[in-house]
This record gives sequence, C-alpha cells and structure tokens, in this order.
Amino acid sequence: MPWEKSFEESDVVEQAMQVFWEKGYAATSISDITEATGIKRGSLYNAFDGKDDLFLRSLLKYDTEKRKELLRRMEDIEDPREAIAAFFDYIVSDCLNDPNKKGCLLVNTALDYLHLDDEVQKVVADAFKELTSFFEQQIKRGQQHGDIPDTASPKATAKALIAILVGIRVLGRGMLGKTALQQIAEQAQRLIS
Amino acid sequence: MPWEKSFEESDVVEQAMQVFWEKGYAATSISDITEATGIKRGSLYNAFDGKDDLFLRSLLKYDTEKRKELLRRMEDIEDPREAIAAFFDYIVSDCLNDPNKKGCLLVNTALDYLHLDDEVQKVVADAFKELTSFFEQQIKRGQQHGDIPDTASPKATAKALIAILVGIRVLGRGMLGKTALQQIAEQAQRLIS
DNA sequence: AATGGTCTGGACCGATCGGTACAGACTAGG
DNA sequence: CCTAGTCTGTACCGATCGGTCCAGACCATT
Repeated sequence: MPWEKSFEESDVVEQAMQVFWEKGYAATSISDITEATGIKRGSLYNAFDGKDDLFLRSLLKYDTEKRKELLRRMEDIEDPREAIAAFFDYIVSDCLNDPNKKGCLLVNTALDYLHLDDEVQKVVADAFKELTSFFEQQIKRGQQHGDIPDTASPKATAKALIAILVGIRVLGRGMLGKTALQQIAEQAQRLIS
Repeated sequence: MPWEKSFEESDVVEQAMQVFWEKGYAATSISDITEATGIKRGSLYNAFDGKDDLFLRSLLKYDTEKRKELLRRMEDIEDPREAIAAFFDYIVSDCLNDPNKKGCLLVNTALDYLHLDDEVQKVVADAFKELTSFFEQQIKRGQQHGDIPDTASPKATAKALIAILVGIRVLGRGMLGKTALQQIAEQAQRLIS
C-alpha cells in the first residue's frame, strides 16, 4: 500500500455538511467545499463521486449524528410529556445557540423534496417517519399513564407536532427570536394537555 | 414614441414568479426565465434590472395577489373560528390542487431569510407579521364572542398557528399527502378550542 | 421620406459551474 | 534501490452562469 490519504473522509464530510447546511445544496459549489476543507479538487474527486455523493453523505451524517442521536436521548426520558417538552426545548435552544442559524438540514432539504434524488428523498422521508413515530409513541405512553388526555389522536397530534417542529426550524432561521420560538414550543405542549 | 414593448411587464413577472416559486431563487437561471416567458435576454434586461430585481418583483406580486388577497377574503368571515378554519382549509386545498407542489413562495423564501437582500427580507418579515396579526385578531375576537377560551394567549397562539402554517407549506411540498395535511390543519383548531 | 428614439434578438463577455486528466510526489513491498 | 500503486495539486474541459453590447427592426413625429 503506497501513500495513504492525508485526510479523514469523515472530516471532509463534516465540513461539507456544514456548508450544505448553511447555504443549501443549490447555492454551494465544489469550490466552497474545497475552501472549507482545504482539500484540493483532485483529492476530493478521488475520494468522492461528486457533489451529489457528498451531499448524500452529508445528509446521512447529519441524520445519524444529530437526529437519531437526539431521538435516542429523548427516548430515555421516562415521562412522555417531559420527553416531548425536552425535545422542543432542545430544538429551540439549538436554534438560538447556532450563530449561523442553519436550522435543520433535514427540514431545509425537505423543502425541495420533489426535486431530490430517490436516495436523498428516502433519507428525508424516513427521518420524518421516525420523528413522527417518536411523538406518536410518547403520546400513546402518556395516555396510558393518564398524563395525556385520550381526546388527542396520537397519529394526528404527532403530525401536528412535526408541523410545529418544521415551523420552528424554518422561522428560527432568522425570522423569529428567542421569545417567539419559546412561545411556539410552549403552545405545542397545549396539543398534549 | 417609437415601438412599444411587445410584452406586458406584469406577464413576465408572473411567469418569472412561477419559476422562482417552483425552483427557488438559487436554482433558477435567467435562461429558465427567458425560456418560460419567450422573452429574449436583451428585452428582459431592458425591462428589468436583473435577477434580483425580477425576484423582488415576483415576491411582491405573490405577496399582494396571493397572500394579501387571501387575508382579505378571510377577514370578511364574521365568525373568528370559522375564519381561521377557512384559512387552513384553503392552505391545505391549495397544496393539494397544485400539481407542481410549489408550496408558498413566502415560506420557501423565508428559509433563506438571513441570506436575502434587505428589501426582500422586509417583504417576507412584513408578510409574516400581517399573518400573525390576522390570527391574533381573530383569536381576540373569538374570545370576546366567547367562542374561544380565554386560556389561550392570542399572541402566543397566533405564532403557533403560523408555525403550523409553515409546517404545512413545507411538508405539503411532496412529503405529506391529503390525509396528513388535513389532520394537521384539524389539530391547529385544537389550539383555539 | 427622413429623423430620432426605443425595443428586439442574439452574439458576446468574463466568471464560475461540476467534473476530468495527468504529471509528479510519495510510500509499501520486493 | 527499484518498482508498482495511490494520492495530491493544478491545469484544463465544455457548459452555463448573470450581465452587457449593439446592429438592426420598428414606429411616431415632422
């Protein structure tokens, strides 16, 4: 084996992810990525198939490291209502803590859903299915515990919470500030009270 | 006066709007617009300042012809809860009726809020302020009539309804179907019941 | 009919796009 | 030390980007 790579692929994907996350797929160029990573063009194309490949890998990395990781943490919370509240608390603080206000890569990508490759579509669709399923499970558990009124349909309420989540993520990209985002998250709780 | 324009500016803006609406600002090229309108490059630049100008005009046209027009119609409804319900009904059916699933140009644009020109930012911000104000007024009226419980904070609830609206518009761009969108709209009503 | 002003079509601009080619740097195995 | 194989850096590709330029078409006025 002669001469190994001078960089870690995952580092490059991480940096590429940041760029796609902030500027969106259409608005980021390969040059943006080579500048962000320091990797030269030739090395980049030697390690990856191209822009599409890099975007898919970025999205997958985001999906596993951010979304799945968050869901895993939230599922560890015993009290269902607390789990949902903690979820929205995290989302809001995440919006506020990011100085670049990148929002959520999955939500940003979902806006262009119909224009995406099949593979990318699948990642986005699965992510939202799992998120919806998380809410639904928590609501059902809450209803079994008697913490959440049975009047709320778990499936429908879960979808509504997803809609609010998307709204927060979009409006949190600069349109709304701390107070407004917190108020919205607070109202989300009212759907399960 | 020699030789008049062979096209109506407003027609061109209308077509440009459709393209921006479907593909987004970054992904639409001037060629896309000349092809959609039939106008040649020279004529286009003779009538407009460039891509930015065309986008701003498209957004303004959308804002006045779609958003303001819709709000005006909804404000004519006497019953406040009915007004809000009708609003969401319209949004959902609008999502379902559009075969291209373009969503809402204002919402699509809001996602890139921080990367927009000041002028465009202002249009988007004002639009959302007016939408929020509409919800807030209807909620207040509903509370005066006794139709909407006083437990709901008008300002906070209005913002939550906006978030749901944004969620519907984003997820309605291909991710979710009729049933899901209707369920979400239905849940929105629960915030004012 | 000549003039003057405006609009059209399309050639053209430099810059940048995503992607490729390849010379040379480099190292593990012989 | 040599060779075979892989990675790096850069020049380069055709295509397309947003935008400009201008010759010529056109018509109202005189």
